[in-house]
Amino acid sequence: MNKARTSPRHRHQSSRTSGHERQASLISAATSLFAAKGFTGTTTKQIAKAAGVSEALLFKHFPSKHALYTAILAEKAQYSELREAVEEATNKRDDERLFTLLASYRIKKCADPTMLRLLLFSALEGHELSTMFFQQQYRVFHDLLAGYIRRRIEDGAFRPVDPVLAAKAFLGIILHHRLLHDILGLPMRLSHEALVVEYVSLFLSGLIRQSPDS
Amino acid sequence: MNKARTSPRHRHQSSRTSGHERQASLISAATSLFAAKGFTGTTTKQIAKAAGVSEALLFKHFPSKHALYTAILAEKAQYSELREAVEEATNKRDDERLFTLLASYRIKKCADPTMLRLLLFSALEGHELSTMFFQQQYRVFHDLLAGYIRRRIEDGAFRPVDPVLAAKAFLGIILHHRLLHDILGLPMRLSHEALVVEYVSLFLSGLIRQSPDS
DNA sequence: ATGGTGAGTAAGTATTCACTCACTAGTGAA
DNA sequence: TTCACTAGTGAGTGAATACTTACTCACCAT
Repeated sequence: MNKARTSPRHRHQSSRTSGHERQASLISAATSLFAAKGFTGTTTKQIAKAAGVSEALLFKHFPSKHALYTAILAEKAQYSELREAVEEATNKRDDERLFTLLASYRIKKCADPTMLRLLLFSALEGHELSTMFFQQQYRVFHDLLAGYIRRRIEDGAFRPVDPVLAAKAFLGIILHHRLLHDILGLPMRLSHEALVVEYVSLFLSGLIRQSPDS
Repeated sequence: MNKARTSPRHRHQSSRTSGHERQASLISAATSLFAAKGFTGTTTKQIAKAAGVSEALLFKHFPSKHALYTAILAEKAQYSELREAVEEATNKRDDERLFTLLASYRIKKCADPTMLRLLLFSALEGHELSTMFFQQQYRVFHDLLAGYIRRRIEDGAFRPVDPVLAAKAFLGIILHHRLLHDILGLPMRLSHEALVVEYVSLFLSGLIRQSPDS
C-alpha cells in the first residue's frame, strides 16, 4: 500500500494518511457494516479490512469496538437539512406541500436505508445512544409536524385531533412504507410520486367519503 | 412424562424429560433470547443454560444454531386468532369496529413485544425465513383489510383510494406506535383505548375539516 | 438380568473474537 | 543529521464461539 518513497522528491499522495482522514474512513467503513449486520454481527477485523488498514490501527483510533459504534451514532445523529423548505411550507400554510415534502423526503431516500437500519439495529440491540439517535433523526420532523398541525387546528383548518398523535400517525405511514420496501425488500407497485400523493391525500382527507359534494 | 419409579430410591421429579418437551423448552428459551438479543447476539451456551440443559443436548435436538432459529420462525409463523371477530365486523360493514379491533389487538399486545422484535431482527439480520415470517404475521391483516376497504369503496362508503396502500397506511400507524413505545420505550401519554379511538378516527375521517356539518 | 434405546453430559476441538504489544517507518522541526 | 512524534503493522493474548466426541445413566420390553 505504500508507494515506496525514500527519496525526498514528491511523493504523490503521502504514503501516510492523517489521523483525521483515517478516523473518517474507519467510521465510514464501520457505518455500512454496522448498518448491514448490526453491532454483534460485525467484527473489528471486517471493519479494518473494509477500511484497508490493520486491525491494530483501529484500536489506536478507538479504544474499543463499542466506542467506535458510539462515535458513529453520535456523529450521524446531527444533521438538519430540509428545514428551510419545510419551514417555508409551514409559514404558507400549504398543507399539501408540507406533507408531500416530508413524505417524499423520506421515501425518495429509500435508495440508502443505512440510517434506518442503523437506527433499528441500535434500538433492538439496546445501545445506550439509540434513543438519542432516534430523537435526532425523527424528533425534528415529529415536533415540527406536530406544531404545524396544532396551528392548523387553531386556524380551524384541521379537525381538533391530538396533534402529537396525528404527527406520529403520518410519520408512521411513511416509516412503515420504508420498512416494507427498503428493509424487507417487498416490491413496489407504484412510482414514488404516486405513492406520496396517495398517502398524503389519504392522511389529509381520510377514508370516509364525506359528502356527495360536487 | 414418565415419573415412574423402578429404582429403589425415589429421585425427585422424573430424572428424564421426553424429547418433545425438551425440544419445546429449548424453543421457548431460545425464542426469548433471540427476540432480546438477535441471532448473532445470542449464544448456544446461553440458550442451553436458560433451558436448563447442557449445550450438547441442544445439538442433539437441532443440528445447528441456525436450524434452531429457523425452527422458531417456522413455528411462530403459523397462527390465526382474531379472524372470526374481524370477519364478523367485515360482514357487518362496521368500519369503526373493524379498525378498532385491528388497532387494539396490535396495541394491547404491547405487553409482549417478542414477536415484533423477532420479526425485526430476522428482517435486519437477513434470515431466509424473514419474509415468510412477515407474510404470516402481517399479510393476514393486510390482505383482509385491503379486501374490506376495496369492498367499502365499491359500496360507495369510502373514497376511491388504493385499497392496498390504505391498508398499509393504517397498519403503518399501528406498527409505528408499537415501535416507538414497545421497542424504543418512549412513554405513552394516553391510555390504550384513547389512543386507538384517536388513531381510528384520524384514519377514517382524515385531518382536514370537511364541512361545518351539523 | 440383559441388552437396546434415547436422555443427558463433561470435556473436549478448532476457530474466531476483541484487544495488546513490540516494533518499524515516514515526517517535520531544530 | 538528528530526534521526537505519529501512522502503521505482524504476531500475538486469553476468552468465547459453535459444534463434537465419547461416554453415563434411566427406562423398558424381552
